[in-house]
Amino acid sequence: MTRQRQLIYDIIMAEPEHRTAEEIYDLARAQMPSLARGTVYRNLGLLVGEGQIGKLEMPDAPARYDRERRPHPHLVCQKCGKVEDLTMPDDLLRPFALSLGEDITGYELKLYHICPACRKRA
Amino acid sequence: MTRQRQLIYDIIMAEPEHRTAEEIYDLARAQMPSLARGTVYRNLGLLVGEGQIGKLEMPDAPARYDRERRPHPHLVCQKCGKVEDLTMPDDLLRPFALSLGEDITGYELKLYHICPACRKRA
DNA sequence: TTTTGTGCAAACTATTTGCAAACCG
DNA sequence: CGGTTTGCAAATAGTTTGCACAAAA
Repeated sequence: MTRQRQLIYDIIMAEPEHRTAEEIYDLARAQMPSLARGTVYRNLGLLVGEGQIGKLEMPDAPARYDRERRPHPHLVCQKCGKVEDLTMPDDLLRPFALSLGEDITGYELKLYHICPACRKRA
Repeated sequence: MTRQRQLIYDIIMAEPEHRTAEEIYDLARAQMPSLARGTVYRNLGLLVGEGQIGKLEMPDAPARYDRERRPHPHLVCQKCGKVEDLTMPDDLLRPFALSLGEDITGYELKLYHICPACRKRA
């Protein structure tokens, strides 16, 4: 675990925000100006691979990273892209998944809305 | 509605497959070799904008297009990317969405699995 | 004929990769 | 030391865009 990987990890863990790679890069460079963008992507990939953080692909926008690794749904603002974690009633999906008779290896649920901040602005 | 847009639309409507832009481009070129890749993207964007077709962003893979425009969940193979439409028990998500007290404008639900073909191969 | 869409190529965005030098154990 | 990781720059994948010309309304 290098200095740069620790820094990237700490930034993600520090807040519930779901940051993009670019945002993490900017935040990290405030503390380590020599940090390269490629290093951020490499370490994000590694952390995701190890299951230490989650990755959230966003439609028509850069991916975001999530400190909460347990699978859970997200509430996404369609205007600004801001993401909130949701807690899913534990077995809402289970009956549905089971009814498929398939081995479901994972799921991804996004609910879209316009966040209060964006609604006010309009 | 130009010849090229009609062709692209027909290809999507012809089968339940969820094709990528590139696949649609190849299929279309078989009938209209002069067709440009940019034209495919432009028209897919237009059709999506008009709500005539659906767009499905895929993790770490090109987007796929869906002839079924009503919102519905998808079953996605993690190996080959093949997508199937699912019919959602109509109000599985509704109570969940309502419990948020938010105006949910849409949702996206993907269930992941390894499709039979890929499982056999392994 | 006025608008709209096309083909082509170049541009762009997000991300990945090759490589020599720097770092960690 | 000896494998791992970095910084940098160039490469890539998917998609978008500017522009001169062609097709549609």
